[in-house]
Amino acid sequence: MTIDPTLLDDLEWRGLIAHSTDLDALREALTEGSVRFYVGFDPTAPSLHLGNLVQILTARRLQNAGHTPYALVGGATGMIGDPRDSGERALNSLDTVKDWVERVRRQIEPFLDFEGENAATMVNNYDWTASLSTIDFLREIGKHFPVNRMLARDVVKSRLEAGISYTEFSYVLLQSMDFLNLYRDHGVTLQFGGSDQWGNLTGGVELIRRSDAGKVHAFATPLITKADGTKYGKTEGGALWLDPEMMSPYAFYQFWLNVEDEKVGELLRIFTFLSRAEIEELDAQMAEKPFLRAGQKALAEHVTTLVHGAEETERIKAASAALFGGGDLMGLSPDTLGAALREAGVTQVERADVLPTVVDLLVETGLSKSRGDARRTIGEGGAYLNNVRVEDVDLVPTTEDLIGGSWMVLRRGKKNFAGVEVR
RNA sequence: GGCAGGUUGCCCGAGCGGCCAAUGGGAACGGACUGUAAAUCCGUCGCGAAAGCUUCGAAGGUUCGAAUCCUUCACCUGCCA
Repeated sequence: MTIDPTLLDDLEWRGLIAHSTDLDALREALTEGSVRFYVGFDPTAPSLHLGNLVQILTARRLQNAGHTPYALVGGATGMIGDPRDSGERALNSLDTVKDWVERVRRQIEPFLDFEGENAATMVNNYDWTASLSTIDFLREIGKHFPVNRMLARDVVKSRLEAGISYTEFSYVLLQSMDFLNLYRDHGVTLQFGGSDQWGNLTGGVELIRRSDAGKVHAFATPLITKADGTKYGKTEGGALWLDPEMMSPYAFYQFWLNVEDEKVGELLRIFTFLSRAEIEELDAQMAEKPFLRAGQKALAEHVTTLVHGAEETERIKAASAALFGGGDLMGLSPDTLGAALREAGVTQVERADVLPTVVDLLVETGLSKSRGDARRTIGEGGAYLNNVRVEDVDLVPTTEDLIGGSWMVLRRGKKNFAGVEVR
């Protein structure tokens, strides 16, 4: 396996290094040979999300450059809970955590290469944490953690007022111990994670130095935020999940396509494997003709392909073109339309003499959360049947409205589509 | 264990016996403008077509009437043991 010596420069150019231990030392290590590195994922939900994808892709970049990944799922740390500003987490049961560990593992695997000289390895910290005795833990790990230092960490400080359990307070010890174990047993000398993990990352670096006099490296990737600095999260309903069951690939694609201009360049660097030249070309196009949204299109296409595959992405692109094309929907063939709507989401309705009202259809398709909400939307002029604004709150579609004899396109607002199939 | 304070809608946070479905801010949603962008402006934001119904940690109670008063319970914070 050949080592790509430009890796670190590339990571820096992409803005992937928000914090790091001694960069020069890391650069040296990364050019000398294949570095064994690890990145951890806690099972806090049934699926990973946008933030985790940064880590997954960064791991892939390192592996592409010749380094050796250890992907860790937090079967143990997921039982404890990493402290966060919003307050104490509810503990999940062992069964739940085990289930989520499996799901998370399956989500990570396709992104790494498990063959070859620098093959990836999956590890679970439950394997070395569950059987550890309290006495060993306190003597061998705890002894290296000065409480005054732990209290000085930002997350902890911010929680002192509202309260933080000993459980979460101890989290950093477990993650640090992970690094120590991987260092000892597998020769892992680099850990990275999100910038919110910086305290945990340096915890491990320090533990290895104190207990084994070892010198290891760590860096943190930046937090992904919107242009105004707030979190991405709530787009139509919930976080940006990678699991197609939790967020449809269509919605996922739409998210990227709708990214603010100011963020496109940054996101292309972080979330795609496009080259520097290709990205700078897109930057130039964006600067010149922002309305063409070349950056958003490339971003949406590349990221969706990475996560959901090329075939699915093609279907989504075709669906988006059909739905947003602005053309007359009646002119589309039922096959094209049906395929497009299946990407956006379809609700089936029994064929009957009288079709359900638009209000009921809005609720059934999930575009509105209650009938009152649906009526309100229509009153606000935000509901469309086959791309024609619905003016009458009590409108009942007729067979005249069925495209190709069985389809209706329902829309809420500018970009929330749902299909209704009558059969 | 004692004392004090707290628990309000997605989040923060007013309200402290009737005018409260509950001020305000944020988020979210719809419209206008655009480029399926941002910013801005306007509107909406418990359920219900309405009458009305169900909400203010939980359960009881006082009252014509409670988010507001009383009792018990749960949880959180602080001070003292």
